[in-house]
Amino acid sequence: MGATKTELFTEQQNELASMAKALAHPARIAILQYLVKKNACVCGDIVDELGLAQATTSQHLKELKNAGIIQGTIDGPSVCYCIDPKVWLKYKELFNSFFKNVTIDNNCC
Amino acid sequence: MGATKTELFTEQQNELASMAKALAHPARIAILQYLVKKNACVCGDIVDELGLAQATTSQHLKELKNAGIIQGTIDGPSVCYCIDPKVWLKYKELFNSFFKNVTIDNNCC
DNA sequence: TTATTAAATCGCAATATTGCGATATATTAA
DNA sequence: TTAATATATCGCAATATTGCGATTTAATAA
Repeated sequence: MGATKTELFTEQQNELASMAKALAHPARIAILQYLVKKNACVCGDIVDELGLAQATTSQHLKELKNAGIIQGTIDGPSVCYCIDPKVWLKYKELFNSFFKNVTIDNNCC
Repeated sequence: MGATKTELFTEQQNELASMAKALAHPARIAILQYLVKKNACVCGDIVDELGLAQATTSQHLKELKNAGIIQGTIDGPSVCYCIDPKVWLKYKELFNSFFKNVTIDNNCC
């Protein structure tokens, strides 16, 4: 007990949930918004930007990398992070189609 | 330590993260998809639908209710759940505007 | 009233997440 | 080589989530 029972759900449901999980922390939202705002690779000032400890920031960056939504490229002594536009688009489309089909005439109890 | 440092982030970032958290479990995705598919209030068969224990299902329903995205109305001995279309729309719009501004010509390192 | 049914809550155990200091790793500069 | 800089990883503590059996709560049925 304690671990999610992924075998009960469809692959699509698990994928959407895991994408949501990647976004489920304000630090990760902030990192993504920062990268989008810069619209370029960002080398090395994300720690200062966030206000969390370096180790914690690195942890969040790792989660975003695992989710595929950002890429980290080694550039000399530092690492450059940027949005992966292809994965970003996939997120966008999956969330979009998830939220699409609700009509407002939902006559509730 | 261990708790999210919400005070470091904007209200908008915390809100989006908390919305993502509500979606960050396949059981909750499954519940929402089920309610959307039925396009009506669903009284009492969500536990059978999911495959999780009654207590666990109730817990997930509670989280979705706390997030505001579903409503539960008492109907005799059972409870009827349905999407709150207004909150659903809000989710849709916030995620939409979050994912909007990424151009593909993101020339990465 | 008593039994039945449906859902919520309690209490617990297992696991996951968040955060950080300390340390390790890797690259550049001197 | 040695020092400096940037990032990753380790190890730990605190907190949160997931899941479930057992119990409680609330409404209907008999």
